Amino acid sequence: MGRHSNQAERKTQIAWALAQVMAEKGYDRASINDIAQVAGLRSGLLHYHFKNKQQILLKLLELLSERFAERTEAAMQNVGPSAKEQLRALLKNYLDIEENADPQGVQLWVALSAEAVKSPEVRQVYHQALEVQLDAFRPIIGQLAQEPGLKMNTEEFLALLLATIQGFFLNAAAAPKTIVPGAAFRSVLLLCESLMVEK
Amino acid sequence: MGRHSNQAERKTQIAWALAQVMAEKGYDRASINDIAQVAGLRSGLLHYHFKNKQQILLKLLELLSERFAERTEAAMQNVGPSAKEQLRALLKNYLDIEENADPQGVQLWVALSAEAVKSPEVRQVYHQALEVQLDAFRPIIGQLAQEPGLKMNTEEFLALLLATIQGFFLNAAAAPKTIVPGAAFRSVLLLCESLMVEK
Amino acid sequence: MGRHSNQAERKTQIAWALAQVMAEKGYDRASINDIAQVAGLRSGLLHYHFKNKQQILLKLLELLSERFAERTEAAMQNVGPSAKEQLRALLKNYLDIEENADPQGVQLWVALSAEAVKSPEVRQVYHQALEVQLDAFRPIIGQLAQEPGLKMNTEEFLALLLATIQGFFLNAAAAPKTIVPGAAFRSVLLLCESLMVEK
Amino acid sequence: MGRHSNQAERKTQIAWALAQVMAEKGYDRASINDIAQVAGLRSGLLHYHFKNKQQILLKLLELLSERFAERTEAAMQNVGPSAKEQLRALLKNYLDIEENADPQGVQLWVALSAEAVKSPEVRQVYHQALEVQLDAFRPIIGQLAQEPGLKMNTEEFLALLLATIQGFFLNAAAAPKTIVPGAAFRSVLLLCESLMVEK
DNA sequence: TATGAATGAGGCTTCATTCAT
DNA sequence: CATGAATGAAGCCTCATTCAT
Repeated sequence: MGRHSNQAERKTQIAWALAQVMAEKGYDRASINDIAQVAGLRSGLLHYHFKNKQQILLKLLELLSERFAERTEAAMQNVGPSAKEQLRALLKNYLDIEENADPQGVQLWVALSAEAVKSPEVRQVYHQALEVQLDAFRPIIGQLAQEPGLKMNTEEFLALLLATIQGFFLNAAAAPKTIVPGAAFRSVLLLCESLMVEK
Repeated sequence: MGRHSNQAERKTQIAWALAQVMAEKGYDRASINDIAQVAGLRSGLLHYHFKNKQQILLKLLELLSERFAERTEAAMQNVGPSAKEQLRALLKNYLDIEENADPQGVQLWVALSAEAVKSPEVRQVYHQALEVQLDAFRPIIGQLAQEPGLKMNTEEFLALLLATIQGFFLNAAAAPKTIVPGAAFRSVLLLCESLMVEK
Repeated sequence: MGRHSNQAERKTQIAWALAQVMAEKGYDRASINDIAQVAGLRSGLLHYHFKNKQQILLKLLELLSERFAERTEAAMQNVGPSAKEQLRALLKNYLDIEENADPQGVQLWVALSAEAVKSPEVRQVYHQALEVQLDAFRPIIGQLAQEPGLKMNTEEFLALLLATIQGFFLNAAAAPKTIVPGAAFRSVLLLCESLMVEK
Repeated sequence: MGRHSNQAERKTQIAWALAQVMAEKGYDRASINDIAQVAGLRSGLLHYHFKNKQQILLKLLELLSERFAERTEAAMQNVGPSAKEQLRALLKNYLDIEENADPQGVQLWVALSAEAVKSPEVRQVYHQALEVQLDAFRPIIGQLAQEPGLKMNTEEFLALLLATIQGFFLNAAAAPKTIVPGAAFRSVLLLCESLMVEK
């Protein structure tokens, strides 16, 4: 009847600590010691819970996906059945992160993206996380696409939307001077409307 | 008397070598030794020409800006005075890099962006490089914005355009599966048209 | 649970190893590898216990101060209450190091002094170490100064005494040919007596 | 009828440049480049004039000896034949350097001494330089020693005097807080008088 | 589980010295 | 004489990972 395992919590704790350090320094410069310190643990323990540093990163991506799903669900509460309203709610959920609240979150995401470029393993999980996000948009866009006048198919539209959002994130972190506060949400919304409206 | 300087060539040579390594490994994992090897030089020499690793990165950004300006100029040769045609030519120049030719270039750019997030010094020069690119678009967009029906001002439009392009770049490198080949150019063009056309 | 710390011993061990190497080569040429080798450790470990090389030096100064205090206390055992006898004992404790026993100690001290010239941080701790030594002399000199005939005040006398001792140390290490064995102790004692005696 | 050699001037120029850098950084951290920069030359040239870095140091010691001799001679102009006055003039010439004018000179001297501890070659030349200085004192002390009442022989007195002066120099550079401005000259003078006066 | 010591590889940088021009 | 490129060794330090306790 020994102690019950705390592996799950510890792993989560460590992964979120990585998130913090990574937002500031990126993956490579986030040392095991940094992470441990932020987590309030000793560095030796991290390799007890994770085989190596990369595993922490993968766990983090997993957590981020989960959190995004939860937030999306919450954001869609109390939103009517209209596709346009749903799209609006979804975008707001996204782009508020960038504009108002969470520079750390944005920087973290860019750091993760940069890591995905380099490592196939990270890329795969990163892609899954993106798919989770696309899955939230897909039915809405699909529905809107049935209206006459949309000039591209659902997947292309999704790709454009994703690129635009990611681009705003990237620029918010890497070139903040190019960002007009509040404009990202407005612009993307306008973009969607323009593309979906028949002339 | 004395020996004539080859600093200019050497510096260029070294910076492009960094570009190659960085495209593959990112900045942190691009070791001085890697760079030297790619450049065909001994590693000690790199610190004769550059005070430290970061200076090579800054030189590289400078070179990229120059190259972009040259390419833009070339792309605008033989393009009529119509703003729409010019925009089309400019975008083609951009997005062809992403889709057809140069995965390395895209990966490099993402790596640079990630570095700009972390380092204020890099960020500043990175931003200058972006401005050079925006300067190519600004007059064209400005001209189009005078047509009735554009739903945002020039700077917001530029920010949106920049974000979208950067987003496509990022995704091409970090999440290639989300990319529909050839669609980026088509989508951005459509986006521009939709936004600028009165209903 | 866990492992018990050996930081204290290790740090001491490393600092004394620095002392050995430094006596021979000075601080700059005392490489981390040299120190590790003398300590019987792997070089990586030194940076586990010390943030950088300078911290080892500061630790060493601390140890030397402690050791001096202990030795002084031991030397003052069984010495009568007469100020002159006490002074004699104190000086003997000092200048024997120079003349008989410990060329290494003298060389080390000169190397430390040279480092104190260059580095403000070292200088500060070096000065503290000197103060510990002056504190041993101050009450004795103060007492003698009350006798009529002393031609300078306590602090000036202390400064002169310190300079003379330090100078003998320096010359013992840097210009041994100028040293007459055994004369230093005799000379300094004579100096003190002459200065304190009324004509 | 080619250009006449400038070896001699160049060597002097380089050695004095070393002096400047060394006063600030010590010998080890005085890089060839630093020296060249201070000398207003290019680094390659230094190894044309000197086989290696140590040779510059030896040249510098030579120059310092010469300069000391000149200054001594100048200081002894217009000083009467009295040994006491001569001693006073000599000491003043010395200790003014320390107290009023030339912290750089003092730091340089300490750096040289530290180097003499480590390197036999430097030690030898350093010792010669010291001898030049002792030679200035020797006849004066010798003369005074003939007066009844001096309690040590000439060589011991010289050693004591040298040590005291060197010690004041060392402390001025390494522990300036122990220095009472102006006291060094006064103290040493008093010391001499006390020792030479019969009770 | 947890701690903290230990390892070893690798990274950036400095620098005296050599050499072609 | 003079310049400046080039070399190569060495130095300090960081850090992921392993392991004894």
